Amino acid sequence: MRKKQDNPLLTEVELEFMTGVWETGGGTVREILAELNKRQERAYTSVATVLKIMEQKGFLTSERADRSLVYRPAVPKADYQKTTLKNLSSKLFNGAPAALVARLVDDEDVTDEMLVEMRALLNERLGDDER
Amino acid sequence: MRKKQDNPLLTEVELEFMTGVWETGGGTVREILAELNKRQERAYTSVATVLKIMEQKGFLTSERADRSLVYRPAVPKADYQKTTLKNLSSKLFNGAPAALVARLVDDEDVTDEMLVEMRALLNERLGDDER
DNA sequence: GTTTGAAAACTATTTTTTTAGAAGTTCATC
DNA sequence: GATGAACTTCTAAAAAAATAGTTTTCAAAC
Repeated sequence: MRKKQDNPLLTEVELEFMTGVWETGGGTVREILAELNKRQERAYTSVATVLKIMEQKGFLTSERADRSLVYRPAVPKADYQKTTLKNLSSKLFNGAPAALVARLVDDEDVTDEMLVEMRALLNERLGDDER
Repeated sequence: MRKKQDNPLLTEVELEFMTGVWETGGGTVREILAELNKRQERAYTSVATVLKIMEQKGFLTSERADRSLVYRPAVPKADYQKTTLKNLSSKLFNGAPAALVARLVDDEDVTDEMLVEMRALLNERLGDDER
């Protein structure tokens, strides 16, 4: 009987942290702190606490180097993006990803260029043969 | 100087409530309670409290009918979907909605049929002329 | 071998979200 | 005008998330 990993989502703050870690590839608490404080001031221990929690949740791994812990992403950004889209799709779009695209399409802030780009992506996977 | 509505997002539970309200079009606390309890048991006053909060946040309107309050959506589902996608896009996709579609495209659970549907939506807005 | 400094681990506080009991209101009915 | 059922409003407590102070650890510097 497989346990299925019960994909938890990141909280607001955790996501901000994770974004920093994905961007930089990770580092020591102090390094990550420095990165995060560009956006918002936070105490060293706050960051350390959250990172530890994220490790427990399985989003990060840590490894000792010298006296410090070095944290690295345990989950690729692409995977988490997928998880999030699945969740959003099921919670707000009746489980229909196409409905989600429909909403993007009628957002006036989304430019034609972006739409063309999206179409290219779709065609790529579908194969252009049926045009 | 425009105040800009500071579009707040719904919390987990609020979204569940809102989903019920969108589906049914709204109703009295007791009616909404009945709808929600199909999924999870909750006390009458819990539901009443959350609905009140959601009204304060501007997601619902209320109106007295007989002795009861009748709650109705103040925000169309489509609008909220858009808000959420914008948020997600900025927080997790570097503000590029196309990146979001890219992720949908390489999700093996998304069928070709769905992709074709998405493409149709794009073409519709873009106009098929350039094929 | 004692002091010192940087870090982790532990513990605690504050804030936000979720849940719900208790008190007050309204209105039909006796 | 008292009673009671069906509400809303008020108040608060429990749970979760976010922040940070205090203590401990450990190596290096004196």
